[in-house]
Amino acid sequence: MSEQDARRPRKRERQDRILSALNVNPALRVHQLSEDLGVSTETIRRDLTELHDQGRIDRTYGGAVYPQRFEPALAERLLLNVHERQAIARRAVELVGEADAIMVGGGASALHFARALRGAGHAATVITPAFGVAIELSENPAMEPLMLPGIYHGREGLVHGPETLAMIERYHVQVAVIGASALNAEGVSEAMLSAGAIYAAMMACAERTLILADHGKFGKRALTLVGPWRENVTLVCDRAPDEELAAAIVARGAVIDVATADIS
Amino acid sequence: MSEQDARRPRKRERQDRILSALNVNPALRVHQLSEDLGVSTETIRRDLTELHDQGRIDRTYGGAVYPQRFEPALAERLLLNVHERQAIARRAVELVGEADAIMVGGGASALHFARALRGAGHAATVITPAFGVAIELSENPAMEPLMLPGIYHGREGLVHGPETLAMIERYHVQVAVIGASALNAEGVSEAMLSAGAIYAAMMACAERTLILADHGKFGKRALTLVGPWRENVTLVCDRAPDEELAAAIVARGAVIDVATADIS
DNA sequence: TTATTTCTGACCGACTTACAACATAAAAAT
DNA sequence: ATTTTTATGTTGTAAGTCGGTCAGAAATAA
Repeated sequence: MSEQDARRPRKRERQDRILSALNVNPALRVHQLSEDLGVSTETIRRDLTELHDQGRIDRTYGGAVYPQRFEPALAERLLLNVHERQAIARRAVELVGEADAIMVGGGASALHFARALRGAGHAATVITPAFGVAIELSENPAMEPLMLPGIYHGREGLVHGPETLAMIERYHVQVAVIGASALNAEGVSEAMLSAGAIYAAMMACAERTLILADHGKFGKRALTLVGPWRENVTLVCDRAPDEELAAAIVARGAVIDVATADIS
Repeated sequence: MSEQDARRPRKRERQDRILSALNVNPALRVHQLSEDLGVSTETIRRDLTELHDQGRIDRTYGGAVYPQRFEPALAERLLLNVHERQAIARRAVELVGEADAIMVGGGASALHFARALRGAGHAATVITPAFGVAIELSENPAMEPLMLPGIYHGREGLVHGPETLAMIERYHVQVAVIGASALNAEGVSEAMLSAGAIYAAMMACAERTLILADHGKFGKRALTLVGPWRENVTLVCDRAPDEELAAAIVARGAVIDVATADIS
């Protein structure tokens, strides 16, 4: 196919220009393209069909959009329990308060937190291994997003590995904000080994830690233990855990904070 | 407005769900949303109009798309001189050859290079300060994209600052690939101060350096000098510079490599 | 050159969306 | 409880889009 394209310079260039234009305008319409490129709408339509079959664009009713290049696994998780997670994120921003040095982990809950923090206003340096967190926060000029180094893991949208851990140890922050993939009486655990190591390192160099978790995570245990319940750890959740679990958490000095959805 | 939203929980939740859904499907249609959310198409239409006025979505003919969240300045430059830059990028991949430790800078040319390298196939570790480069390369499982640390600069899509420089110095690579914003008889220069420092550090720890530049960069001088022409530096360009400039470059031991557009 | 393949433009009917006006329903304010 | 404001649904019309078919144009192959 690529050899065919090369032999049909007009068509190839037109399709290249369509793709390029999508880098500027995320959404284009057939009619507008037809005018800009000086060909009929039918030709544009056929171009879009081809590009769509090649997976290079996504179609909309009247045009085309740039395709989803972004951490699809994470994106899917982002729409689970949106309401609960937003409420948790808002509450976590309140709990962070005036802290101006924060570490934020990866995952869907942390990304929701970053979005809430972006709107919060007060200046802060935020250290994170997650691209999405850094991108969100960079849109607020008051925020200074400090990316950690490491091997980039496309599916999760974060960096990991020994470089990441080594860098974390060099810092000291007031708060670490971490999304849990599971938690039980023992403590918080994480499914991805290298991410678990990162979160453990974060907890070790933060004065206090906020664990973000919706009630779906209660009573579960994942691959690697991030850290046990202890003082200066606050579980921010959308619903109180059952009494047994709550007792175990509080007994070790941690605090449980239930976010209510309908404030503000 | 936010206080109004809070008092109208149905509306607010619906609009939140629209935004969330856009994180998964980059494009949504009015009709589909109306079914999923159980309201009329007109209500969806009005929601979309509001969200659009708030700048939180972009509209298409039959629906909405996630707004451009991505380095708009960079995205615009990406569509300048596409053909030339792709040719340069392809040639640069050839010149990199079997190197398995590479540093890649930021900017549009470097991103084109990353796209070309992604398809090249052979395994390599790629050290970069640019999110876009890491994302592209992470789609090829053979590649190991190592992100540098630093403050994330949203407009340019890269990290910078002292952490970045300190990390670069710890490495030694076979090739550094850098997109120039200007070059003259003196050497390569860069408009963004902190990026210039990063590129200089990269050159210092690489056995050889490829400078990617289309002919629009010739004979210009930008804010900060990245490095002078010297041995083990290759200028990869789409067109040979004029004789005076070419002579100055070669006299200092650098090599000029002109990429031809119409191979493959 | 001629034959063949591919691309492009024009037209049409069927379908989808947009927009405005009005009526109803729900919530907030008094 | 009432009034007022805001939100939502319905309808009808105008406008836009889709997909097919066909014929002419352009590029490729022979």
